[in-house]
Amino acid sequence: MNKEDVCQIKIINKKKVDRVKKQMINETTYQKMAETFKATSDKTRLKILYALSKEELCVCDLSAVVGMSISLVSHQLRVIRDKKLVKYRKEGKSVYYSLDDDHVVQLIKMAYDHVTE
Amino acid sequence: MNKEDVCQIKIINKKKVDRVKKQMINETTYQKMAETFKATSDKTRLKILYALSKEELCVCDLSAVVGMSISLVSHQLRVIRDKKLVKYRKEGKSVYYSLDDDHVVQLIKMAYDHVTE
DNA sequence: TGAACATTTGAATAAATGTTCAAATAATAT
DNA sequence: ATATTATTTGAACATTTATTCAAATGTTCA
Repeated sequence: MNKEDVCQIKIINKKKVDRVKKQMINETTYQKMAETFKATSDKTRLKILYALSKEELCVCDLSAVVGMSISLVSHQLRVIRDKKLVKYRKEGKSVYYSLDDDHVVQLIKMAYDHVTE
Repeated sequence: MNKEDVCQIKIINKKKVDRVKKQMINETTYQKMAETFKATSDKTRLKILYALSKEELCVCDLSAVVGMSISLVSHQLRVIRDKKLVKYRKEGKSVYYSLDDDHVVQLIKMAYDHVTE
């Protein structure tokens, strides 16, 4: 009985495994990438992001565009704000949100292409 | 009391709302896009996708590369397989997985850029 | 045929998530 | 100050999700 058996992992092509293993990046980077995708992986948030890709909007107008409650929109804005997908500015009583950078636009476009081809 | 009050949605800039609303795409497209992102929004699956972006791998070698049980890898492969992110071919007792198309590589690269800048 | 191996599947559980409602801030105007 | 409006926050709930373990397919080879 060897190590592989103990941890229940068997290897067919050790050379290949080592080669790919060497190219893997660090744990926290996967985690952060996963969190970025998580922020875009909900229908409500995607709608919000899509709307903001067209124009800067305040929370209540945004909620009118996507047809969902202000509370829900605000909650979801927080999620995408935390992941640096949107930025905001305050103007009087209103808060105006917009996409943070071009990455987000491209991400959305890529997913769109993937599902509509 | 008007319609806006009843459905609890208030509008500040009606023109803007209508303009953006007109540009929104259909419901099912958001849903599908969200599902694509969902498939990439987990650390385990991202690791799998990243490994496969380097080389085609069978399930047990893949599980060795990412350091997780074969059962878990198989469960997660199913998720990304259903979303057409990976394809596979059978060879003897083994099943070899690889990325389905270039979209996936680009998606991963984009998320990587977003978190490492 | 039966044994050994690679992968998939199903059930069970714990943890995470989306949504709603009500209450709390924050900013403006009367 | 008080009232009104815009947004955020917190608690509660139902639903979804990731992971584990054990069992079930398939496939090859003796």
